[in-house]
Amino acid sequence: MELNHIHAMNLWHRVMVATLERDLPDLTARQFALLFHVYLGPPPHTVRGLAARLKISKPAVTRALDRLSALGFVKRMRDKGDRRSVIISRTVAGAVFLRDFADMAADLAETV
Amino acid sequence: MELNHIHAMNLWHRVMVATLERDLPDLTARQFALLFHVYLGPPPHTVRGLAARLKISKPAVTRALDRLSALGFVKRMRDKGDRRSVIISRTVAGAVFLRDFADMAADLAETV
DNA sequence: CGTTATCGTTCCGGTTGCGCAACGAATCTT
DNA sequence: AAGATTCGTTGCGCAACCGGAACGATAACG
Repeated sequence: MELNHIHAMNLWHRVMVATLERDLPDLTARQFALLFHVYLGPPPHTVRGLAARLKISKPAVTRALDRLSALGFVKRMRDKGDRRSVIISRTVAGAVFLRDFADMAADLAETV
Repeated sequence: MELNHIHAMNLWHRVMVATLERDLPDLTARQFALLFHVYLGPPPHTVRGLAARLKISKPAVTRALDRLSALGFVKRMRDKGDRRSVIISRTVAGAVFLRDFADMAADLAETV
């Protein structure tokens, strides 16, 4: 996978503009990173784990999850083994959103 | 330039996480799109032009410019021809920031 | 000229996010 | 069993952002 910095800038530009134009749910950098990490990082995902991995506070994770689960992109489940922990898992809506987003990026990459 | 949706997801994931980890100035999607557009879109850039192009309100553009110019990434200048208009132009700091960001993305693309 | 239109900004009320500290619940330690 | 620890959440005060409307300044029009 090759991508020089010129191409990277052009790609990011196009995707950002397209995101606004289609007014997709405007997520924070944190919410975005969290969403991607839940779908692409190694499970299981817990609040403390995500906070540590992404270097953000636990309350920030909780609130990002509030937003993402309100959008239906993510789901909370109590850990059976340790009922203090919460396992964050994927949803169909979240998978569809990420898929669409990635397809958009891939399409825009071709037009560079 | 090729990029399938799997690669696109992985790339976005990595860049988002890296952005948080290095705690770069956390810009809104709008601020980001605006910054890219000023540097990569065809000048001249005016508030109304950016608002129309990015489908956001004029006050939103004004405030995004406040933030970006506070960071030194962008500069406002009165249009000599029509003194009602404001021309948004680039700065060295903004070019450096974008360059670094693009380099980061390019580096992360190689590790996919 | 005076009137009308356009430009970017500011005001307004409301929403959302933040970090820190404290919290109840669950688990671990001894 | 009792105290200490760890889990995620919530309360608090604060800062940033939002859209719509109104504003002063400038330009275009009749």
